[in-house]
Amino acid sequence: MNRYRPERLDARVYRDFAVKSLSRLGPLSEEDVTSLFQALNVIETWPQGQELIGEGAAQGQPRILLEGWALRQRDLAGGRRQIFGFILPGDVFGLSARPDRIVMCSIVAATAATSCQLPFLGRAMREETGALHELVWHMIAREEACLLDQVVRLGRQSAHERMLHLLLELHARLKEVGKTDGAGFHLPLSQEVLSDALGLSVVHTNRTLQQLRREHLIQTHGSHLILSDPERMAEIARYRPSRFEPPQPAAQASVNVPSCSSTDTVTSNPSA
Amino acid sequence: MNRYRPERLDARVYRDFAVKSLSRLGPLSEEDVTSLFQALNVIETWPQGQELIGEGAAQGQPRILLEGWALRQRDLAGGRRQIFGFILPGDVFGLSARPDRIVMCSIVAATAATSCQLPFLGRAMREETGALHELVWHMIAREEACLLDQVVRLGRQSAHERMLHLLLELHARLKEVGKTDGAGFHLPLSQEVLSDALGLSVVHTNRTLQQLRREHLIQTHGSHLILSDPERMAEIARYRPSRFEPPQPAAQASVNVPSCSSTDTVTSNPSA
DNA sequence: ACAGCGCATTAACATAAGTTAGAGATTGGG
DNA sequence: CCCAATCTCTAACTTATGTTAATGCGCTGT
Repeated sequence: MNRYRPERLDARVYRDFAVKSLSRLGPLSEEDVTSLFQALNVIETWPQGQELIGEGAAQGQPRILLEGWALRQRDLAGGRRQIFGFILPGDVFGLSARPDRIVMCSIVAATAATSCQLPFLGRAMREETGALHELVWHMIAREEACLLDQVVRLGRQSAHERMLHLLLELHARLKEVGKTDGAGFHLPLSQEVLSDALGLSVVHTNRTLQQLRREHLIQTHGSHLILSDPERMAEIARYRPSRFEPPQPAAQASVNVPSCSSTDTVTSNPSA
Repeated sequence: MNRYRPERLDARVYRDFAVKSLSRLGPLSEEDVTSLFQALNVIETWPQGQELIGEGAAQGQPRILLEGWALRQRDLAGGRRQIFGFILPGDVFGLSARPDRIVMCSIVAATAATSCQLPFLGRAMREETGALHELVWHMIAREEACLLDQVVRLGRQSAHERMLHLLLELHARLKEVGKTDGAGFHLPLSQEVLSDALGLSVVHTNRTLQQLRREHLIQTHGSHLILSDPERMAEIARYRPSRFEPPQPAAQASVNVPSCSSTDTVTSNPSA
């Protein structure tokens, strides 16, 4: 696969991208944008393979990825590793809910990458402005949504389904930040990386990709990938278009009412 | 397995338990305890199998589990399901980081269960008192830690290792809230539930348990389980005693320094 | 005591996925 | 431009795990 070579863009373009990708989920005020621009002048670049944040390290500044891809991962005994998820341009990373601020998995550059720091000081984040705060929360929620999907893939799907499901997720997420080309996108990952994300051996990942090509579900040209039949893919992999885009009106789902007592007594319920 | 039959305890005992389990990770002030006690008079009971919170439902009040076990899970097509994790007595559940407050997996009572509501109104939580706020955060971080471990189990461990790893996790977590009996504990889960958590078939879960018994790693008497050789188990499953207990001093790990520029220029880094 | 049910257990068999090994491709550096 | 490194791809074989189906055990309610 091709190295992903970041173009030499003007810092202003990066800041515009940061604002645009943060505001895709909700409106930012003039003030928010100003405050963002103030912080966004520290731009960091990372070579492929570099560890941006080490597992067990105390969290520094939260960041937003501007260019390239990164991995949330953990190295395991015996040279193995598990990839938890992918950080794509526009994604926020480096936040930890722990009181000691220690991050629970390392962040590694899957390609050469560019990031910049966000104007939040770790946990002090919660004292920040409303809109920005909300958006960062939203990003965190997405990350958790992806992690849940990852568990489903690994726990209850075949190699075939896992691959399709992941490719659909990546396409949907890239599309949001304008990094797709119709049904195609640049997938800068080696089969080894895919394997470590999908819990498969490299050989089987290769077999799986071959089969998907034979079935005319995908095409690859170098590291450019095209989803030839997204509908069928989604059906096979039971892919539910991420419960985020487009901002749906809050689903009016049922809430179960337990038996309660507000008088310090315990009551029982009829069986479900 | 036996139904877990909650004893008829006085509500005061429940409140004490709630305070005790919330304070296990950090001190609570007199005020905090008072504020907790005010909220803790609404006690809910749920029969086994009942859905406490449905996936896609808007989040209500966050809760703390007082008795019994619950599951974070998702139902899939074809009668399958994936269990994301277990909610044990003393655990907090029902929080959502999403702006629409929709929860991303359903919470189901694995046994008859008792819970009560916490004195936080969803996201308004962040305006709450310091100590309580911190503790709830801590709980959320643990949940994420467990989810990451779950991904590693499913992605990179054999059935054998997965089972050991999960049993060790459950023992460690139960121990924290005084629900263990030395190396033993009450495991109120059918093999089907274990299967859906570990991503295995019921038959293979059974085979795996048989083998662990034959290897003298565990003993079972009904639904009581004893870890006969926790050290060997931990070695085999590569179990890292959860990065939470006991509250370690923040690890002084290395933080990578990227190449930066604060002058609106982009710089590059030497290769890693 | 008995019937019925859910759950644990086994066996026999099918198959998806892992392992090892090696031969082509690409890519990037000197 | 060529060499070295890294990927991709195949093949042959092993193994872990899934599937189906049947038996048995231990509750629970009548």
